[in-house]
Amino acid sequence: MKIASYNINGIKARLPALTAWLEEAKPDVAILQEIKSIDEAFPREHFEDMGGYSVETHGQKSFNGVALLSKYPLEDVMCGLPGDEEDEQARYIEATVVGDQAVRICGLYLPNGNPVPGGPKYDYKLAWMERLRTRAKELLSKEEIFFMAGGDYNIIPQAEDAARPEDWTEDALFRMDSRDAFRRIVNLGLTDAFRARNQAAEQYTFWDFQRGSWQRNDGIRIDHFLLSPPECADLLTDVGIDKEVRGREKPSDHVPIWIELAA
DNA sequence: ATGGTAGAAGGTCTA
Repeated sequence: MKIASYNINGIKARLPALTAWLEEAKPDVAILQEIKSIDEAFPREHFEDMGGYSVETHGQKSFNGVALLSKYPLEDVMCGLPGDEEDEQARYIEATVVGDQAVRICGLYLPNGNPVPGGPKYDYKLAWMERLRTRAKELLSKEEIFFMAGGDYNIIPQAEDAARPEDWTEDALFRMDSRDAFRRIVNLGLTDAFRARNQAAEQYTFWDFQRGSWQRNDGIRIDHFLLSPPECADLLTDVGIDKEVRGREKPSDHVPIWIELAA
């Protein structure tokens, strides 16, 4: 089962690029972030027709929004991250797909958190990460379920995950409180799928639209897959970053990442 | 220190 994640930064603007990539990469499941669309405006029929995908969205006007595309039926869909009834931002969607075995797919768009310090957005980011940790713990307690949490984490886990780490030390994506919160999630026993199988330098998933970041390869690795232990991690057979997508016509600032599971 | 770009909007807000 090939599972991909792609922050598309707007479904309307990205429809041609997203379609072209889906047709060549052929993921069984695609987790999308920043669809920037309400559910009613998402072109679900387009994906049903072009790829035989089932489509579930958790959208919002103008900002955020996540979606799941799957060649398998999407079962037991859950929209929204538990733990805060007041939270109206559309950043989380979960569903089960059954291939050779069942996998719980968690698609997430973790808050950016800037500006820091002292901003309410940063407090929201840290609180959201604690809610994610709680949810992951809950899924881990259901021992019969393998789960995979993928998406735009807005976290640079280590210095080697940035071309210029010194530029990010005070940023919400890299400051120590953020990385500690990410590590608390990983330390539940989850596996960073990409680093488990690829130790190469300069493996990035995001290049800012500004300052010629792509041309200078001034990137960061902030899109991740975390796999539950040991079952889901043991199923991992391959990983990748579709970097070349960033150099195409009308690209997103993120590129797709993917994993292969023997499931 | 500032502003640079992009998207959903059709004014700013978010990143």
